[in-house]
Amino acid sequence: MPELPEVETVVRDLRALLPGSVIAAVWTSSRPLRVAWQAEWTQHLVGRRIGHLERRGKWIIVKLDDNASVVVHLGMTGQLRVCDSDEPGDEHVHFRLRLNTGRELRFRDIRRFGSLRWMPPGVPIDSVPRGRLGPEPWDTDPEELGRRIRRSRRAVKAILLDQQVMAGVGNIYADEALFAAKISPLARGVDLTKRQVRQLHRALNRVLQRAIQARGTTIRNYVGGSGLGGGFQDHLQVYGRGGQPCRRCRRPLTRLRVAGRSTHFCPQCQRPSGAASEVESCPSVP
DNA sequence: GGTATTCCCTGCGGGC
DNA sequence: TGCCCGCAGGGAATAC
Repeated sequence: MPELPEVETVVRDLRALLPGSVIAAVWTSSRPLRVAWQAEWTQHLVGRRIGHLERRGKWIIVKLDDNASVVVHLGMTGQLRVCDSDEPGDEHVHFRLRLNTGRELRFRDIRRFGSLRWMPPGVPIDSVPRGRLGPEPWDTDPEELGRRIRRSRRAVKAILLDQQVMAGVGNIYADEALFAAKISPLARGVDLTKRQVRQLHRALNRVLQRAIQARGTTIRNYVGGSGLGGGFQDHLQVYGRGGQPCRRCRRPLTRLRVAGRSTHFCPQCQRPSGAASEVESCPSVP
């Protein structure tokens, strides 16, 4: 379930492997992904040299030498990695770029929730999702985050998952950041105090940076661009721990469904409103 | 316009 | 052992 740290890890891995390579051939599977894709891949890509790779929210942008780009979303189970051309694939590989280096860039996606699109030169990445992408977590200050959160009556968990409010946060890191900030996922955005917003801003940045250091969280399928998994799953405080004791107060953690997503929190430490103390440090990551 | 809900998709795990 | 069912969740579509 790739979120910002996992996508950032994939991009960093691929930056060491892809730029400068020339695309020699394109292969697509007969099973289309959930999001329809263009059929003219060969015409658009063969002969093009791969340039820089960027990340925007959960989207991966592969720049080409003609200023067009390939934009990738990993969905739930998407894997984008470079491997040798003769490495065997399986029925879940949906897209292959054969490179002049003898290697391949492969997109594998078991649930087919991911997407690949060719973007002509000059089209901004923000136009890909249906709504505009919000800022990166570290490109906004607590005041701006507060304006975006407090204008909504939705639960703060739902607001954090909204990519128009802030790009990159998904279910795991929303739960972890809310726990670190001692804010209930059920609290309404409009009810958050300035102090709580400041703590949430700090917690989001801290959790995401620590997760990037650990190469993201591998629950089931996620691997980086070089095929290595993540390590942050060993440091999760609440996600996936419903019913287990809270690491702060030892009371059982609760699991609810908020905004259609499983949500894990401590009802004792994370009160819907009221004064919260300082953000607690996240667990240290090796 | 804002918010909530449903759908897509497939592997896994639990219950029987 | 094998079958059935619920769960996982990001983004788009739809409903209210």
